[in-house]
Amino acid sequence: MNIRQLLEERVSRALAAAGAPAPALVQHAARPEFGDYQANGVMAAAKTAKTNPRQLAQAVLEHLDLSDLAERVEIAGPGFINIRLRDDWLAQQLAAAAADSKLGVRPVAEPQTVVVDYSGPNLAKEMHVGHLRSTIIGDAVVRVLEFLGHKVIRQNHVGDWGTQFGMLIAYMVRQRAEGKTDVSTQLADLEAFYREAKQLYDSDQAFAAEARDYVVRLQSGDAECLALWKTFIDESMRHCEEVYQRLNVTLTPADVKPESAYNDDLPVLVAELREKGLLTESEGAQCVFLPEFIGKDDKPLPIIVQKSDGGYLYATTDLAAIRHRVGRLKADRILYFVDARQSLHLRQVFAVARAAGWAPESVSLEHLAFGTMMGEDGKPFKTRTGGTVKLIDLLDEAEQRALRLVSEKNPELSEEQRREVASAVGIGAVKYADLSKNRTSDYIFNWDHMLSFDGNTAPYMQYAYTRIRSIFRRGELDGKTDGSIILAEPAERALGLKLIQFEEALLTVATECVPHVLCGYLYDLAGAFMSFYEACPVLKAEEPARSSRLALCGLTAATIQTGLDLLGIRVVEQM
RNA sequence: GCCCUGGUAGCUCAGCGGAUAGAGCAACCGCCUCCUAAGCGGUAGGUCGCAGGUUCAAUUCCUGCCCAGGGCGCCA
Repeated sequence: MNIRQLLEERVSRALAAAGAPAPALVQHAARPEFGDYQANGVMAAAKTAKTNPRQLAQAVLEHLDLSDLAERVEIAGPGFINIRLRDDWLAQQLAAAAADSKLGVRPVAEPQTVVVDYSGPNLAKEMHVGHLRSTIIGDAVVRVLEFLGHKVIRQNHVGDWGTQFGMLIAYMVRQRAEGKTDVSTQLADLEAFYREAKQLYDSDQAFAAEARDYVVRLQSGDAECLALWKTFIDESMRHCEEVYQRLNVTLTPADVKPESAYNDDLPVLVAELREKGLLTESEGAQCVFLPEFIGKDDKPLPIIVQKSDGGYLYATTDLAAIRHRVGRLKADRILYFVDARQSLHLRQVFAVARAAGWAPESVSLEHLAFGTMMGEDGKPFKTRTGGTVKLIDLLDEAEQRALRLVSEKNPELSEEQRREVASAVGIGAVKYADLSKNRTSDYIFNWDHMLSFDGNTAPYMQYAYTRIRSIFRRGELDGKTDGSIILAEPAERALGLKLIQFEEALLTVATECVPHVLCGYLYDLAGAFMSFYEACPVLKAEEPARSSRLALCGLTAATIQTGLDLLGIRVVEQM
């Protein structure tokens, strides 16, 4: 049920009937005394129609019959229309939601095929905190889109190709020459492996030459070299899988579409650009010049698709990916959860894809950018030793802190239960810290903020859930309720209204790719429940309030669980 | 130089054309013989970077400026 949309349609129709067709601009009421929803469109419509806004509002009311669902519709201030819903109507909607496996959320009328490009780690290194946002935010949006009935195709565009792999293979060969043949052991700490290889590359001329030789052999398809490369990639992918599982992210090996998968497309793609007359040679490189991109000194800015030495670049691969996603995967919409620093690059890639006809205007190309991870000093983030914080270390730390906390708060729980809580709470806190922010600007890495368990954090919602489960456990009830819902107390009504607004929040998340809106919704919902919990006894209440409250509890638990699941955050029965 | 972002309470952040700008943390005051106090209720805290403009209405849109971060030809 989407009340906002329903009211938007009804009020808009009334505006048209009153002779001033305009959007109703229905939104949640700014203050409780204004009701539940307010329509702001009358003032603007009156302006256009050159009439008095309050008079127009009056005319709108004459064409607006909301008596089936609203108990009060009134004009306020300069021309607002305030709407208060009927308690019995709300209760009906809640009962319907409680009986529905999707909690009353209807599938979208026009499902789309949405390709979502997210996570995309570079396999030359280990996943670090900088990969967190893309992975988590992308995954949350993916889950919401699927929940609403869209067809989602995940694309993990991992970096598995490029010059650095020559260096890594060369180093692997050296290690083997020294008798270290167990790949898993060698690559247990990928970050260290990369660092050592790089150090050798920078200091040892002979090694650097070997590395360059391996790049050439790799690109020419040398079988032995490819086998070594594959060994490395497989091991590195295993590291990623481990992180994905720990993070409770839905990406699987089947979603991996690495850069190297497009290798054969690259010459074809360049040839197509040439045929379409888009290619220009500049200083030996194959470039596309588009009028909207101007560089320094007003000179046209090239998008280089092939280097003067014949090599291809990541722009070329990204173009091949668009071509594949539109042509083969039939995408209606392609979402990129990629660092803001790549904003110009993606704008260029999108523009070339449009110009070449690979992405028609009907396909939406969206860069959902986010900022760079910074240190406390506001400079790009590094640990004391100058390295990056590995994602796996962050998750370990989170679980350790959560374990300490749960052991202190609830020592009665078994060791196994406490570990389970620590995992759900620790990982949930890390994810929520990122998901709850809409920042496109840079953000500062801070252990304490990221691992905070107080206030507007995942544990708050998880705790609300356990309180509800505890009620059902105490009452020896299975969580299923059938009683009708009665909204008598203000806290019951506030909770009920919030519950019925789940679909509104999900639609915003899906259209704008903003999981923080779902976080905000769940926080409000959990807050409404906490107030209800304090104000309204459940098990000790007289019938029919008892059954009604149990039903509200049941729907709240289901909504929190579903909402958190859409964010990739788990719930626990006790904490 | 040009182009992106961002600047809201001491700190971290919501709100982005509408009625008295909201949370969390930190501070202060209350609330556990009562379904888990990882909680609830309350107090205090703001020239929404600055200056113009558009509008019935601007934190929200436009212009200029200041500050911070990022990007701008063969790395990804």
